[in-house]
Amino acid sequence: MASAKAPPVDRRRQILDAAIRVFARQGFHACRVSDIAREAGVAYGLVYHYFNSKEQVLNELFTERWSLLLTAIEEVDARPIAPRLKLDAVAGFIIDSYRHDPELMKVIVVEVTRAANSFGRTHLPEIRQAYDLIAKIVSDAQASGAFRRDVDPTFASMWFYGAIEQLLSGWVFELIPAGDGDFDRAREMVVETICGGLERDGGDPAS
Amino acid sequence: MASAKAPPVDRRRQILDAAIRVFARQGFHACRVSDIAREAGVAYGLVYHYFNSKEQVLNELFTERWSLLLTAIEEVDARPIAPRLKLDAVAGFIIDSYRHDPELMKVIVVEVTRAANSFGRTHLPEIRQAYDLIAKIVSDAQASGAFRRDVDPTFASMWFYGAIEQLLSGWVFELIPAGDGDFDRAREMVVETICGGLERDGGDPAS
Amino acid sequence: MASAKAPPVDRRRQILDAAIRVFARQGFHACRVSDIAREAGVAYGLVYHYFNSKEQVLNELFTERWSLLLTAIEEVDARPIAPRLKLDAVAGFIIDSYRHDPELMKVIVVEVTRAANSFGRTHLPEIRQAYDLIAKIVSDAQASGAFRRDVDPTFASMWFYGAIEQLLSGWVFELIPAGDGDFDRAREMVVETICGGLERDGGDPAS
Amino acid sequence: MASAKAPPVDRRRQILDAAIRVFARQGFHACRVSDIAREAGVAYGLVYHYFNSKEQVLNELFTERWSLLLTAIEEVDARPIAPRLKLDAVAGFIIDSYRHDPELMKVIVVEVTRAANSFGRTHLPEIRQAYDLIAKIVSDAQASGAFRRDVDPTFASMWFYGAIEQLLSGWVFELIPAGDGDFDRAREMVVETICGGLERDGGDPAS
DNA sequence: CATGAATGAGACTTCATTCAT
DNA sequence: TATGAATGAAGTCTCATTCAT
Repeated sequence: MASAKAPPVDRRRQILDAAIRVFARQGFHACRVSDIAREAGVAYGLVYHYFNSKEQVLNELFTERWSLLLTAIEEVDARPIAPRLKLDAVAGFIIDSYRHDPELMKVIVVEVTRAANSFGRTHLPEIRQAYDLIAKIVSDAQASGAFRRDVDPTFASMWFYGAIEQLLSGWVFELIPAGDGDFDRAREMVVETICGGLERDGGDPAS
Repeated sequence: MASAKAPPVDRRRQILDAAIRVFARQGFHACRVSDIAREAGVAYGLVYHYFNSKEQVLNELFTERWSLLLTAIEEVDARPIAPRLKLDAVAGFIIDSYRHDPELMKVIVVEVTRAANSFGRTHLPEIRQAYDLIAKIVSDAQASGAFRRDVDPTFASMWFYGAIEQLLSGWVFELIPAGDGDFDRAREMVVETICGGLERDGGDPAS
Repeated sequence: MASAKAPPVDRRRQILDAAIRVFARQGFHACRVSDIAREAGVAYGLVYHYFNSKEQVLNELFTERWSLLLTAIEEVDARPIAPRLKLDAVAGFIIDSYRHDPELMKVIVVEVTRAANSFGRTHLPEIRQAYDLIAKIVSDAQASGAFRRDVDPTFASMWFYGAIEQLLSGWVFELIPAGDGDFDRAREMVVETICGGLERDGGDPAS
Repeated sequence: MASAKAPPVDRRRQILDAAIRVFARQGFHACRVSDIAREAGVAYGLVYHYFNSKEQVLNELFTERWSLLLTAIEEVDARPIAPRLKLDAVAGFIIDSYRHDPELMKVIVVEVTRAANSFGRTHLPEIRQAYDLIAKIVSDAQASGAFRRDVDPTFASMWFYGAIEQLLSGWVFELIPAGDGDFDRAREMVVETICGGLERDGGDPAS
């Protein structure tokens, strides 16, 4: 008889997923490792079997997701499309990330990218990479004449990213609606807002 | 009898100012009450004579500063000037706040407005007020025909504020230059970026 | 009415004394900080108010006592007496230390001087000093002709000290009697044993 | 069918030998069972297949070696030789044990015979046996007139053993040289030192 | 025999807060 | 006001031991 061995449970994944929920709910500092273990339904010590510290769990979550973002931006930039569409795709990726996994994105934004005194400092290089990739899109657009040249690409990238992150913040804080259509509408509006000003002339925003 | 009393030191102020430095340097969570006391040059227990908790010290700092911001925005909005100039004044106030007291602003941004899991939650009403005031500027501008109507004022206010806050973040993280001229240039650029797109048509951005 | 303020209790001393008892009873590794606190009748955290770690408590105890030993040996060596009498005085000091405070000496011997993998390593320099001082007594005695020259002073100092420490071990392990007269008798015998062989010739041991 | 079975590895021995190295290097308390397993190149749980606990591994090592010592002393005592030569043989056995397997002897001395609060207590009976056997040699020598009678044999045995153990300590702590000739020289000197005093009269130590 | 994932009690240490003076 | 010793709850991390495969 072929023993129907159940597919081995990926405990590590189980713990990471539980950590997302717990970090999102209580915040990194306010939660205890035991909360993660309980949420994951595993023994306390198992968290330390797979991770060196509570901190490393967060690092793992961040890196895992952030590298997807970096890859996505690079991939978008490689497409032969208009700069505005590139920014639209980037905004879309971030917003979709939030739409599909709001808890993870909340954790990343709240505990890492905006935490200048803790993990933000730690992951600064990776965070900066994202800004740089966006700045490159802007910079190339300026070179091609699509975007005005009197705005520094580095600054522009921060505003673009900052505007989107503030959007996520708004959803996290429940300051703005998060209905079905709101995500796409928000994406369109933020790109329109930023690009309307970044593009060489007003063009026809209504197009 | 005239006692040669030294001018009374404002211990409370002394502690608040020390807390700004310590919070900025180490972060709220990573610092101990004893750090604040040492930085202020006062005894451990005195912090508890003036404040109920470490948390209250931060609350005090936030409220103190944030009410200035709210007042400033209201005052700006009352001026009979173009919407773009209003936003420029608001951006100017925030950026000047950072320029004059970067440590305090760092604390407020990092520990409160961007901390969705701790103090951000606590001060949400006051934070929201700022967004609302900015949204009102946008909304009025749409009504007067100065700004386009296809962008939601609430969303727009978040992008505007988010872009500025990301600017502060950039300074905090030392991602963008913080030289003498950089503050004014940044203000001009961010307003231009946002408004160029928010204004009804492209107009003449170079004007 | 003159307030009869009770003499302030030296909490630090209180904790150190309690640690001696607890370390002696359970051993350094087997005891918990809470055991020390309970034994001292103070709150858990107070131990950490006065010491940085459990380890530091032991270090303190060792150093406090060992420096007395070093001073004593130096003082003895300075006396204008026969080498054998010097060794007798050194043995006497160590044995008296045990007689007066067996628990502390047990801790020092068991947890430090004989613990090659932990505190012994840490305090090696101080421990070595004692050996060196004893070796100097032997060496001087060889130079003066009182002791035979075919035994290395460094080795001899280790045997002398080792013999005494084994004596303490015997008492700690309750392998040898620890009655009133036993301490002095042991001192006499150990010195006689070592010196009978160290002295140039047999002389008259009974003298 | 002759299976080409590789010579069966003695896993148990493999683990014991690994434990010697690990205990010697890190100390019993500071090492983990996993350290032993890794050093032995076996799986974690296998240690528990062969031993009930980490403690039992040490017990095994001690008993294995200590019984050799006891046998050796008994065998030496049975020889029809002078008392001094018996002690010389005993010292030689211990020192040779160290010379041939310094790590094992370090473990035994540091973790057992000198550890009054843990394994020393446990193995006291066996340890005592060694002292008793040595004491018997002394005692017999006193009866035969070879050794002076004014030193208690029990005490004398402790000094003799203590001196030798301190010698091992000196090597472990690297306080005394451990070159090729040092072992034999040390043996000669320690016996000379002790016996010169233990023998009835000064005799001719140079003989 | 052999593996190493899983368990969970327990230890150290931190630090906000209280309180007697 | 001002001090800083005293308190003790809480949290992270370790690691011996078990057990299913």
